Amino acid sequence: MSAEQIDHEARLVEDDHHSLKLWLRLLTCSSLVENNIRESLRREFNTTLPRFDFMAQLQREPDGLVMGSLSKRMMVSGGNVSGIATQLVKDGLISRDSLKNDRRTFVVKLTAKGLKTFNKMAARHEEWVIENIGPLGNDNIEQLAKLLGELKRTTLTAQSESNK
Amino acid sequence: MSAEQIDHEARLVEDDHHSLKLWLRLLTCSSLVENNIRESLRREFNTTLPRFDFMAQLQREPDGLVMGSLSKRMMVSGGNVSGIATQLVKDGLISRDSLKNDRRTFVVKLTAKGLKTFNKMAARHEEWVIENIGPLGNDNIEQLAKLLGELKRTTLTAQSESNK
DNA sequence: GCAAACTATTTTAAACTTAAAACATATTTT
DNA sequence: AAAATATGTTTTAAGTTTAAAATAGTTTGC
Repeated sequence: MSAEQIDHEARLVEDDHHSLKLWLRLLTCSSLVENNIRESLRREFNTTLPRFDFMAQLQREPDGLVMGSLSKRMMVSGGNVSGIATQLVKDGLISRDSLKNDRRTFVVKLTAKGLKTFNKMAARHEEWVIENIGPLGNDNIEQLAKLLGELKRTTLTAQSESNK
Repeated sequence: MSAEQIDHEARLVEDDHHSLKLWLRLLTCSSLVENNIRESLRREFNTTLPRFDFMAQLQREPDGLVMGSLSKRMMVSGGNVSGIATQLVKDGLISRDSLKNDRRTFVVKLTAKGLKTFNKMAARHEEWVIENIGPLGNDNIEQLAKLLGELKRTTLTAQSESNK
């Protein structure tokens, strides 16, 4: 049992399709990096990836975002975003205010404390990512980013076709 | 001397940025496909991706696997695997027996019913994957698989370095 | 032999996630 | 203007996931 494979690709058999192989490898790579980052966030900042993600979205939008946009950007359910928001408000890291014109919608925004906290985490986060991905080399990174850009585009297209 | 110094530093920062960008794109792509597959599994077979994953690992190993191996292969916690196993046993899709020589360890194995069920799901699964990834084109798929193979290798190396 | 250390797994408690229902507010229709 | 419909968000209930503690069994060092 010594040379045992330890990831999603382990299930491959010889006649598997190239698409399937790519999908399993994609899943392996993102799981590897994601598990690393998740563990580091917990260890150093006692927080979680979803919470970090949430704050990262807001950091790019100084005017804040409405809950629906956040849900779409993070590709998770509205209820999920709602729950994370409640925690972050309790910790004083974000504000959540209803709009004047439409009292159904809420805008969430980083507080000063939230921004300060996020900046500290983001600096470490980038270091972790570079540890994981940097060794691949710049040429490979550029090429991978380009190809994944294509994949994203075609997947989104396929998705909207099937929802017609 | 100053110009050269600044150049190197600027280059470094730029490279770092690329790592981060690639990571976010990787996460986007796998989330897109993963959400599609997850939703399809629920809709057509009323099951989940982890349960499918679990059975997929067993399908390749007619002699079964011990819980620890499964946890490593699926890159999830042991407790998680344990919970999934309990469900699958209840549904009669796998067996779970303790070993003669070491009564701590359990071997899980697909039952006949489990294998039959899995084969049906796997066929559809491959169709969904091809819908999502196939449109990228064979050349791109090959190239992506190769680059992700590199990424996997370097990430695993970085990981084992940091665990020394 | 036997206690200490180790290993494999399960259980537990807390956090996360989702779909669906509920709620609150806006907009459109009649 | 009332009713119907649509929209944005939260709540709920059920299931998933994790780290850590607990349990059970095995191996090691004296």
